[in-house]
Amino acid sequence: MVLDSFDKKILQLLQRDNKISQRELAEQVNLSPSAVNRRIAALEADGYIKGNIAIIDNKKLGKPITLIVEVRIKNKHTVAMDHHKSIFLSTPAIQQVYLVTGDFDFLLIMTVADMSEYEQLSERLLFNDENIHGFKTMVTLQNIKQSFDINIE
Amino acid sequence: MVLDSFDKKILQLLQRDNKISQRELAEQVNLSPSAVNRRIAALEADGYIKGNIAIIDNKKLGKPITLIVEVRIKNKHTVAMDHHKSIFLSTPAIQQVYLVTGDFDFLLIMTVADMSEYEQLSERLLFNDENIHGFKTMVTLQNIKQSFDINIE
DNA sequence: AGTGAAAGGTATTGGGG
DNA sequence: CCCCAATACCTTTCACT
Repeated sequence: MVLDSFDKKILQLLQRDNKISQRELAEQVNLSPSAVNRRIAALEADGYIKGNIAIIDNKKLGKPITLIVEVRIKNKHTVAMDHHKSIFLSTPAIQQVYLVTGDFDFLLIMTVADMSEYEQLSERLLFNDENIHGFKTMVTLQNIKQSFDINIE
Repeated sequence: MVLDSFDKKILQLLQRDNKISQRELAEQVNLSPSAVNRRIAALEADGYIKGNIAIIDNKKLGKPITLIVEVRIKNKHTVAMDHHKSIFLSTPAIQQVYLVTGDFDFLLIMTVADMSEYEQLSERLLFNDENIHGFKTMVTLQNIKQSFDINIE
């Protein structure tokens, strides 16, 4: 499947607002609603659209603090790394996990209610893990931009 | 406005999948569809729901590389910082911008097609800015988890 | 592949408790 | 603030170009 300019325009609009009706979408891309409907179905079937979500205000939901954690690992063999990944994946406070090259191995972005929640989490996830060589935590003062928008040409 | 357990359950479900119908939502929280409808409208009006978006596959859209950039700023006065923020905000390749405490000032997460795109961007955004003291770039090997899910108790 | 119309399903609104 | 019912709107399908 290769995307034409209609598909790209549709994706561009949906990644900004997926509540837009197919009828309005059709107007904006100059197609009929049924054509838009079929294209969206195809884009979802082929995995171009990975999910449809509501973005919730973390401050209003009692999780005002965003933390960035750089984690260094001792033994980087596959089994060990998979172990760390699955723990990070299953921890609800952790929103994002990146495996990176450079001075550290994992970058975590997490959201907590207060620093005591973070202390408990870091104790359980980081201090008490033999294979974690060290970690550095930074508190964010401001979440200036938070999106997964892709620049679709 | 204070959230009760119905609102929290609704938000919890919508942040996982906002395409779920209000009818199904109503079943899962044990309310009528109209009650769910009114609650969602109120949650949006009060800013608990900040947006509704489709998540697009960055690899399939020709942006397979995610980069993490730590930026250090020389002069951190308000005017200068606002300048940096607005530039980062208006750069489509930059998905996320955090203002942080610690060894550096901004953390950027960006998505590009290839390293030459990054070189062009870093030249324009980082090298050619007198007020940027330095920056460190890390390439992600794997985006293990990417969400904005909040742990709603 | 696209269109347009028909059918089916959801969202939304208003009356009543 | 809830439910139920009616209406309006949207999505989805189908026949045809």
